[in-house]
Amino acid sequence: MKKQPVTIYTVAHEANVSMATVSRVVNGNTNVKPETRDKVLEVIKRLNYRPNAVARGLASKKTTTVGVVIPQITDGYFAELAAGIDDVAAIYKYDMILTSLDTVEQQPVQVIQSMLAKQVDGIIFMGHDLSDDLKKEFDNSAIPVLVSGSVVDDDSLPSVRIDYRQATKDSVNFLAQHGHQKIGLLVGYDQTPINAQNRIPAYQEALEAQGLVFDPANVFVGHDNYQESYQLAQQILDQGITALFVSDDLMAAGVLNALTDLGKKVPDDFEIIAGNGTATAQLTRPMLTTISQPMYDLGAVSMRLLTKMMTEGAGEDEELNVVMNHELVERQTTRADQ
Amino acid sequence: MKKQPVTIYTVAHEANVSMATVSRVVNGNTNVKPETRDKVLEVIKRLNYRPNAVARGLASKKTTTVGVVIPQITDGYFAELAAGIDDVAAIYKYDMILTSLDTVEQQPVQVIQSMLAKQVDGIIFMGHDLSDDLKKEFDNSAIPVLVSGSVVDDDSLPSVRIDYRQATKDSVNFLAQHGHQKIGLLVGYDQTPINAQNRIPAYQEALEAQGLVFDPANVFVGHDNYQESYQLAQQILDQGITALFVSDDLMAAGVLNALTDLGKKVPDDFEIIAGNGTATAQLTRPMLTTISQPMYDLGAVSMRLLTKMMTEGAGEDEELNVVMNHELVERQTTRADQ
DNA sequence: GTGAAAGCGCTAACAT
DNA sequence: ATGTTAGCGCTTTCAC
Repeated sequence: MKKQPVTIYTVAHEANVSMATVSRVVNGNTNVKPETRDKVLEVIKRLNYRPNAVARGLASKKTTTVGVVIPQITDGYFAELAAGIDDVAAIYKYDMILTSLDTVEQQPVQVIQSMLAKQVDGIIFMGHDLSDDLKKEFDNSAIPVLVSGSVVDDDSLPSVRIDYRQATKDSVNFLAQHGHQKIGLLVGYDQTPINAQNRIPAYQEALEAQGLVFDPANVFVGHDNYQESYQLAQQILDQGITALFVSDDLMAAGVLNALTDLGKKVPDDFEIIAGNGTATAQLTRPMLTTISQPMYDLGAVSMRLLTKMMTEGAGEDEELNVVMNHELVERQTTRADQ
Repeated sequence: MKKQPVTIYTVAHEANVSMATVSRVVNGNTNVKPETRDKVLEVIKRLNYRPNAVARGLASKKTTTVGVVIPQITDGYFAELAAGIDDVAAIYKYDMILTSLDTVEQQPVQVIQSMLAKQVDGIIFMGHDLSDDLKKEFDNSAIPVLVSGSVVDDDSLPSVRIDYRQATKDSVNFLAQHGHQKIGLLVGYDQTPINAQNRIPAYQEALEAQGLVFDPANVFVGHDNYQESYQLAQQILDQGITALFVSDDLMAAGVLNALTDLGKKVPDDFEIIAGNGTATAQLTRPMLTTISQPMYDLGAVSMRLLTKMMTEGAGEDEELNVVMNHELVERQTTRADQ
């Protein structure tokens, strides 16, 4: 079925109206006589006309497409966020160009430049690190950008997230209450703002508030990797640590399984709290006690906010930082009694 | 920093050449005198010119964007496929519009129509079901479409996948070898082609080849859902089943954990083989024995093949069905000895 | 309420 | 090797 494309002109011609009128009915403009509208609609249906979004984008300077940057598409935490974004995007008729940061071939800057070249109407950045190059790209672009599910260095960018400092403190306090003297911290990377400026300082503060000593040697880095975290378990044990807060569920599963394989009893010998509350937390045995984040909602709210910024051109300078609630969900890697 | 956009015309003017020449250097056309090229390049850099991909798309009728349809973005199996797709797409400078099928708001047909409206150059469909409406959309479109990580009803669409029938037989045979009389099957949905026409018939054939009886009551449906599969465990037990092949790792984890919670010993009392081999398989205790699929590669090959179809306009009628190898990886939900 | 016409920023013949 | 000139399919004033 070879088809020479049916354009707005074809429809206009067939319906004996002008392109402008067709455009009006397609875009729901009210200034069209009902009879005319019906006639046009009929022709559109008969010819199976579909507006070309590219042409529309060029003419209107809006693409109804948003760029979504994700650290890793297979990461359960960000996948949940993306699900929220995708759902809300669908509601508002936006499509999303999704790109992962961990591709071999592309630098983050290229990823963004490509999105910008495609004239996306906005960008949701899920990522832990914002290089100066990237920041410059964002600044130079006229479109809204927001950070979702993380925090980046400066607060120039609006964000939707939980309070990572408080979540860390809640966890450490909970563990300290159980009498642990050496409480460890396992994060993905220790230089990213979410950790360097939030979780690690909060960990230290909480420790000290509890009268415990902060020792940098008790902070471990697992690169958000299951295997690596699994390997780390022995070291953590060697350090004399008996309780651990882990920023990510997958890493937590790694040390939990390693501990079990090493003959340790969790939570009797060792307690663990994981920081995300993804589906993974319920897969392990024992199930992971977690700080549970409203991941889907974080994504949904992000996209909702972005649509607002895109349509109302809001936000240039008004600081938009939505901080959602987290909660500590006790499962089986912490002791029930105090 | 308000900016009136710098276009190809701005550059041409500033460099004292024509738009055509600028276009040539931007597109790497060799027919440009080196000095001219350098001059243009200098201006491009100085003005920070970035080609507008939308305008380019309209003029060239190529968007270097592909549509990727995924059943659920949080599904580990498809996420792995998507990772492969994304990586290869980056290599070939394609962006991907990713849409999940499980959004509340959108019908599959709308998802596709939106992609088509955006003039994607090709579509990778990861999904188990192809309605007639969808098929019609694909047929009417001039772009290549391929199915990845699944099979759909008719074979009109090229696909990249493993041999699901053989994988099922391998699993059933393995289990039968261990002397089980009642081997069950747990799939996501029993009406999708991948199950209705592949796994279920293969299950039956393998059973009968082993002299065992096929009983439809031993085929369970878990909707690719962990909780639902967890609940199903008791029923499966009640059926007198002692070994199970599960199409998806997450569902397998569900029955495995339920069985453990019910006091059953896996693999001593019950054996399980899961069908995907995602990261989840190694998270559970005991770890899941799986049919392992080269998920990343399936995605990568899909995208590679699609680029070929997009550039060479290949594939209209030549049947392209890439079938990759799977293997049975023994972990801990099956017995080591025979 | 409807039409005419001028772009949107670029590519792609076709000239030269 | 470079410039000219049409479009690509649509939106959007501005008239009528």
